[in-house]
Amino acid sequence: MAISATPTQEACCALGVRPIDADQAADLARMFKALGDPVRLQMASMIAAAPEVCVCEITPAFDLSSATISHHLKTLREAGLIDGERRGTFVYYRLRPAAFAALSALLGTR
Amino acid sequence: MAISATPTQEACCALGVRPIDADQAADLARMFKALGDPVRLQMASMIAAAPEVCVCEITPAFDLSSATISHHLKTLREAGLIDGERRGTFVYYRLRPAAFAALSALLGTR
DNA sequence: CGCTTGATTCGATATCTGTCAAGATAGGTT
DNA sequence: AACCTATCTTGACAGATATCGAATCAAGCG
Repeated sequence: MAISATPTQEACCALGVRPIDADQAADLARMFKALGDPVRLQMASMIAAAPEVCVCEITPAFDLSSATISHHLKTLREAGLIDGERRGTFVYYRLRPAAFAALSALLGTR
Repeated sequence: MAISATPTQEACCALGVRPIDADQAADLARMFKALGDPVRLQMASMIAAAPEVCVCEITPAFDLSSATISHHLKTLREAGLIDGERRGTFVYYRLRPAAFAALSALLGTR
Protein backbone atom coordinates (compact mmCIF):
# COMPACT_ATOMS: atom_id res chain seq x y z
CA MET A 1 0.00 0.00 0.00
CA ALA A 2 1.32 3.40 -0.93
CA ILE A 3 1.72 6.17 1.57
CA SER A 4 -1.32 8.41 1.31
CA ALA A 5 -1.11 12.18 1.02
CA THR A 6 -3.25 12.59 4.11
CA PRO A 7 -1.23 11.93 7.22
CA THR A 8 -2.40 8.75 8.81
CA GLN A 9 -1.67 7.65 12.35
CA GLU A 10 1.25 5.76 10.86
CA ALA A 11 3.38 8.87 10.57
CA CYS A 12 5.05 9.91 13.80
CA CYS A 13 5.55 13.43 12.56
CA ALA A 14 5.69 15.61 9.51
CA LEU A 15 9.00 13.98 8.63
CA GLY A 16 7.13 10.84 7.69
CA VAL A 17 4.17 12.34 5.91
CA ARG A 18 5.93 12.34 2.57
CA PRO A 19 9.36 11.11 1.55
CA ILE A 20 12.12 13.70 1.53
CA ASP A 21 13.94 14.01 -1.76
CA ALA A 22 17.68 14.48 -1.94
CA ASP A 23 17.55 18.26 -2.53
CA GLN A 24 15.29 18.92 0.44
CA ALA A 25 17.39 16.55 2.51
CA ALA A 26 20.53 18.49 1.69
CA ASP A 27 19.02 21.84 2.70
CA LEU A 28 17.44 20.55 5.86
CA ALA A 29 20.50 18.55 6.79
CA ARG A 30 22.63 21.69 6.52
CA MET A 31 20.40 23.35 9.11
CA PHE A 32 20.42 20.37 11.45
CA LYS A 33 24.16 20.01 11.05
CA ALA A 34 24.62 23.64 11.99
CA LEU A 35 22.76 22.94 15.23
CA GLY A 36 24.70 19.73 15.67
CA ASP A 37 27.63 21.29 17.46
CA PRO A 38 27.40 22.11 21.17
CA VAL A 39 29.03 25.50 20.74
CA ARG A 40 26.73 26.53 17.91
CA LEU A 41 23.70 25.27 19.76
CA GLN A 42 24.59 27.40 22.76
CA MET A 43 25.19 30.34 20.46
CA ALA A 44 21.76 29.85 18.94
CA SER A 45 20.31 29.68 22.42
CA MET A 46 21.98 32.96 23.37
CA ILE A 47 20.74 34.64 20.23
CA ALA A 48 17.25 33.22 20.70
CA ALA A 49 17.07 34.73 24.17
CA ALA A 50 17.12 38.30 22.93
CA PRO A 51 15.95 40.25 19.89
CA GLU A 52 19.56 40.53 18.81
CA VAL A 53 22.97 39.85 20.26
CA CYS A 54 26.29 41.54 19.61
CA VAL A 55 29.25 39.36 18.68
CA CYS A 56 31.04 41.20 21.44
CA GLU A 57 28.69 39.50 23.90
CA ILE A 58 28.99 36.09 22.33
CA THR A 59 32.77 35.94 22.19
CA PRO A 60 33.47 36.20 25.94
CA ALA A 61 30.79 33.58 26.67
CA PHE A 62 32.99 30.85 25.20
CA ASP A 63 36.55 29.80 25.78
CA LEU A 64 37.39 30.07 22.12
CA SER A 65 39.29 32.42 19.87
CA SER A 66 37.34 35.08 18.04
CA ALA A 67 38.32 33.40 14.80
CA THR A 68 36.50 30.27 15.91
CA ILE A 69 33.49 32.26 17.09
CA SER A 70 33.32 33.99 13.75
CA HIS A 71 33.57 30.68 11.94
CA HIS A 72 30.67 29.18 13.90
CA LEU A 73 28.52 32.24 13.33
CA LYS A 74 29.21 31.94 9.63
CA THR A 75 28.09 28.32 9.70
CA LEU A 76 24.82 29.27 11.37
CA ARG A 77 24.38 32.16 8.95
CA GLU A 78 25.02 30.06 5.84
CA ALA A 79 22.55 27.47 7.09
CA GLY A 80 19.94 30.23 7.11
CA LEU A 81 19.40 30.09 10.85
CA ILE A 82 20.63 33.56 11.79
CA ASP A 83 21.16 36.94 10.20
CA GLY A 84 23.95 39.38 10.91
CA GLU A 85 24.00 43.14 10.60
CA ARG A 86 26.88 45.51 11.10
CA ARG A 87 26.15 48.76 12.96
CA GLY A 88 29.26 50.79 13.33
CA THR A 89 32.03 48.77 14.85
CA PHE A 90 29.80 46.01 16.11
CA VAL A 91 27.96 43.17 14.42
CA TYR A 92 24.60 42.02 15.72
CA TYR A 93 23.03 38.67 15.07
CA ARG A 94 19.40 37.69 15.30
CA LEU A 95 17.50 34.49 14.75
CA ARG A 96 15.53 33.71 11.61
CA PRO A 97 12.34 32.50 13.26
CA ALA A 98 10.94 31.05 10.04
CA ALA A 99 13.83 28.63 9.77
CA PHE A 100 13.34 27.42 13.32
CA ALA A 101 9.60 27.13 12.80
CA ALA A 102 10.18 25.01 9.70
CA LEU A 103 12.47 22.62 11.52
CA SER A 104 10.13 22.44 14.48
CA ALA A 105 7.19 21.65 12.22
CA LEU A 106 9.16 18.96 10.46
CA LEU A 107 9.96 17.18 13.70
CA GLY A 108 6.70 17.87 15.46
CA THR A 109 3.70 15.62 15.73
CA ARG A 110 1.18 18.20 14.71
CA MET B 1 17.97 41.34 35.01
CA ALA B 2 17.86 37.59 34.86
CA ILE B 3 15.86 35.80 32.23
CA SER B 4 12.52 34.99 33.76
CA ALA B 5 11.02 31.53 33.78
CA THR B 6 8.01 32.80 31.89
CA PRO B 7 8.83 33.22 28.24
CA THR B 8 8.68 36.84 27.25
CA GLN B 9 8.21 38.08 23.73
CA GLU B 10 11.98 38.37 23.54
CA ALA B 11 12.50 34.66 23.13
CA CYS B 12 11.92 33.40 19.62
CA CYS B 13 11.42 29.86 20.83
CA ALA B 14 12.01 27.52 23.69
CA LEU B 15 15.70 27.54 22.79
CA GLY B 16 15.93 31.06 24.13
CA VAL B 17 13.80 30.74 27.22
CA ARG B 18 16.69 29.66 29.37
CA PRO B 19 20.36 29.24 28.60
CA ILE B 20 21.49 25.77 27.63
CA ASP B 21 24.29 24.36 29.76
CA ALA B 22 27.14 22.40 28.27
CA ASP B 23 25.73 18.97 29.21
CA GLN B 24 22.36 19.61 27.66
CA ALA B 25 24.05 21.14 24.66
CA ALA B 26 26.11 18.00 24.15
CA ASP B 27 23.09 15.69 24.26
CA LEU B 28 20.94 17.85 22.05
CA ALA B 29 23.77 18.51 19.63
CA ARG B 30 24.29 14.78 19.22
CA MET B 31 20.67 14.46 18.12
CA PHE B 32 20.85 17.38 15.74
CA LYS B 33 24.12 16.16 14.35
CA ALA B 34 22.59 12.76 13.69
CA LEU B 35 19.92 14.49 11.61
CA GLY B 36 22.56 16.67 10.00
CA ASP B 37 23.42 14.21 7.28
CA PRO B 38 21.22 13.95 4.19
CA VAL B 39 21.32 10.16 4.19
CA ARG B 40 20.36 9.87 7.84
CA LEU B 41 17.63 12.46 7.44
CA GLN B 42 16.12 10.47 4.60
CA MET B 43 16.43 7.32 6.67
CA ALA B 44 14.62 9.01 9.53
CA SER B 45 11.95 10.14 7.09
CA MET B 46 11.49 6.57 5.85
CA ILE B 47 11.25 5.24 9.36
CA ALA B 48 8.86 8.00 10.38
CA ALA B 49 6.54 7.07 7.54
CA ALA B 50 5.66 3.68 9.00
CA PRO B 51 5.32 2.10 12.42
CA GLU B 52 8.54 0.24 11.77
CA VAL B 53 10.86 -0.40 8.87
CA CYS B 54 13.08 -3.36 8.10
CA VAL B 55 16.74 -2.69 7.36
CA CYS B 56 16.16 -4.81 4.29
CA GLU B 57 13.87 -2.04 3.01
CA ILE B 58 16.22 0.76 3.90
CA THR B 59 19.33 -0.67 2.29
CA PRO B 60 18.08 -0.80 -1.32
CA ALA B 61 16.70 2.75 -1.03
CA PHE B 62 20.24 4.17 -1.01
CA ASP B 63 23.22 3.72 -3.25
CA LEU B 64 25.43 2.73 -0.36
CA SER B 65 26.98 -0.42 1.01
CA SER B 66 25.16 -2.22 3.78
CA ALA B 67 28.10 -1.48 6.04
CA THR B 68 27.47 2.22 5.55
CA ILE B 69 23.73 1.83 6.07
CA SER B 70 24.41 -0.01 9.30
CA HIS B 71 26.78 2.69 10.43
CA HIS B 72 24.22 5.43 9.85
CA LEU B 73 21.53 3.50 11.68
CA LYS B 74 23.88 3.10 14.60
CA THR B 75 24.45 6.85 14.66
CA LEU B 76 20.71 7.50 14.78
CA ARG B 77 20.29 4.81 17.42
CA GLU B 78 23.07 6.14 19.63
CA ALA B 79 21.62 9.62 19.38
CA GLY B 80 18.40 8.20 20.86
CA LEU B 81 16.33 8.93 17.78
CA ILE B 82 15.46 5.38 16.76
CA ASP B 83 15.20 1.94 18.27
CA GLY B 84 16.08 -1.35 16.63
CA GLU B 85 14.71 -4.79 17.29
CA ARG B 86 15.78 -8.08 15.78
CA ARG B 87 13.01 -10.51 14.86
CA GLY B 88 14.46 -13.63 13.34
CA THR B 89 16.76 -12.80 10.49
CA PHE B 90 15.58 -9.23 10.11
CA VAL B 91 16.10 -6.07 12.11
CA TYR B 92 13.32 -3.52 12.36
CA TYR B 93 13.75 0.11 13.30
CA ARG B 94 11.18 2.50 14.64
CA LEU B 95 11.24 6.12 15.66
CA ARG B 96 11.41 7.30 19.25
CA PRO B 97 8.66 9.90 19.12
CA ALA B 98 9.61 11.47 22.44
CA ALA B 99 13.01 12.43 21.10
CA PHE B 100 11.51 14.09 18.08
CA ALA B 101 8.90 15.84 20.19
CA ALA B 102 11.63 17.20 22.46
CA LEU B 103 13.59 18.62 19.54
CA SER B 104 10.47 20.04 17.99
CA ALA B 105 9.50 21.73 21.23
CA LEU B 106 12.96 23.18 21.61
CA LEU B 107 12.84 24.80 18.21
CA GLY B 108 9.18 25.69 18.19
CA THR B 109 7.60 28.97 19.10
CA ARG B 110 4.99 27.55 21.36
C1' DC C 1 26.10 -29.90 11.30
C1' DG C 2 27.24 -26.94 7.16
C1' DC C 3 25.19 -23.49 4.11
C1' DT C 4 22.85 -19.20 3.01
C1' DT C 5 21.19 -14.69 3.91
C1' DG C 6 20.63 -10.40 6.68
C1' DA C 7 23.02 -7.30 9.60
C1' DT C 8 26.88 -5.59 12.17
C1' DT C 9 31.71 -4.81 13.18
C1' DC C 10 36.55 -4.11 11.84
C1' DG C 11 40.32 -1.87 9.34
C1' DA C 12 41.68 1.33 6.05
C1' DT C 13 41.35 5.67 3.66
C1' DA C 14 39.88 10.09 1.77
C1' DT C 15 37.42 13.95 3.07
C1' DC C 16 35.39 17.20 6.32
C1' DT C 17 35.47 19.95 10.54
C1' DG C 18 36.89 22.62 14.70
C1' DT C 19 40.49 25.17 16.22
C1' DC C 20 44.10 28.62 16.45
C1' DA C 21 47.63 32.21 15.03
C1' DA C 22 48.35 35.60 11.90
C1' DG C 23 46.87 38.72 8.57
C1' DA C 24 43.18 41.58 6.47
C1' DT C 25 38.83 44.77 6.82
C1' DA C 26 35.72 48.00 8.71
C1' DG C 27 34.77 51.70 11.27
C1' DG C 28 35.56 54.92 14.94
C1' DT C 29 38.78 58.37 17.44
C1' DT C 30 42.43 61.52 18.00
C1' DA D 1 46.56 60.95 8.50
C1' DA D 2 47.83 57.45 12.11
C1' DC D 3 45.93 54.54 15.49
C1' DC D 4 42.84 51.45 17.86
C1' DT D 5 39.26 48.05 18.42
C1' DA D 6 35.86 44.67 16.65
C1' DT D 7 35.16 41.33 13.31
C1' DC D 8 36.24 38.41 9.53
C1' DT D 9 39.33 35.67 6.45
C1' DT D 10 43.28 32.78 5.45
C1' DG D 11 46.37 28.95 6.14
C1' DA D 12 47.59 25.15 8.69
C1' DC D 13 46.81 21.06 11.35
C1' DA D 14 44.85 17.45 14.48
C1' DG D 15 40.88 14.90 15.12
C1' DA D 16 36.32 13.34 13.47
C1' DT D 17 33.44 11.24 9.87
C1' DA D 18 31.60 8.82 5.61
C1' DT D 19 32.63 5.24 2.94
C1' DC D 20 33.99 0.68 1.40
C1' DG D 21 35.58 -4.35 1.40
C1' DA D 22 36.41 -8.06 4.28
C1' DA D 23 35.53 -10.48 8.36
C1' DT D 24 32.16 -11.67 11.82
C1' DC D 25 27.82 -12.60 14.07
C1' DA D 26 22.75 -14.17 14.10
C1' DA D 27 19.24 -16.98 12.62
C1' DG D 28 16.86 -20.00 9.67
C1' DC D 29 17.09 -24.28 6.63
C1' DG D 30 18.84 -28.32 4.13
